[in-house]
Amino acid sequence: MARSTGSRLTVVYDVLFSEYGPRDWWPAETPFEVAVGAILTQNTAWGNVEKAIVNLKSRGFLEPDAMRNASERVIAGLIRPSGYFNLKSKKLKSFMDFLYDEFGGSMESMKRERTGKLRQRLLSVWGLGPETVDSILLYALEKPSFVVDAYTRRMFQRIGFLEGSEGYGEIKSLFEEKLPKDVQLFNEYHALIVEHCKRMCLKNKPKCNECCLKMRCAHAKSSV
DNA sequence: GCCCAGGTGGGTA
DNA sequence: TACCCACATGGG
Repeated sequence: MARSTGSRLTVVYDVLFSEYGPRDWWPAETPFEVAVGAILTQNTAWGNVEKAIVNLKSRGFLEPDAMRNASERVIAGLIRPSGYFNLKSKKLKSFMDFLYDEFGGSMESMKRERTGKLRQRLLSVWGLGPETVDSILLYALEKPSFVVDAYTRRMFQRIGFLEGSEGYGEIKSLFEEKLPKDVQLFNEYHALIVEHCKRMCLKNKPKCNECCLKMRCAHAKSSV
C-alpha cells in the first residue's frame, strides 16, 4: 500500500535530519534580530545579509528603539551589502511603524497575539510577504507557521510532492495539515531543506552537475 | 562577464 | 488572474 503524504513528508524529514543533524536556527541573538534578518534576506544570499547585520550591530541599531529613531538613509547605508538597500530600508521602517504602533515596540507583546490574527496583520504591513511573515512567526515568535521558500518548491517538485503550479498557501497547507503542528519540527524542517539545497549546489561548484537543485540545471529532473 | 541568492510590490493585459 | 519588471550587492 502506498504511503500517505504525511508519512512521506516524515520520511523526508528523517532522512534530512539523519544527514545534517539539528540546524539550530535562526542564526540570531534576539527575536528582533530574526525579524530584521528575515527582511534583509529577501532574494539575497545569507552571507550578504550577515555583513549588513554586523554593520547594524556595530552601530547599535539592532534593537528596536535605536532602529526606530534612525533615519532611513542611515539604515540604507549600513545594509548596503545585503542588496536592494533603499527598498529594504523602507521595509524595515514600515515594520518598525507596525511594531511601535501596534505593540509599543515590543516583540514579546507581539508574541502574545493569536497566530492566525497576527499572520493576517503582518501580511498587511508593506514589504512583508508570506515567506517573511512566516519566518518571523516561526523563528522570532515561536509560532507553528511553516515557511515555504524557493528551495522548498524546487526540492518537493523534484521529488514529486508538488506539481509546480501550487501557490504559497497550498504548499504551506500541505505541510501544516500533514505534519504535527510542532514549532520545533517546523523550525528544523525548513532549516534542513535550506541546508540540503545549499549543500547540493555547493557540492558541484563550479560546474553544476546531477545533484544541483537549480531549476535551470539540465539534470534537474533526475535526482534529489 | 554571467548567473544566482532563504521575495515583494506595482503595473499591465 | 497571470505575467513582467524593478529593486542591487557579492560570490562562484
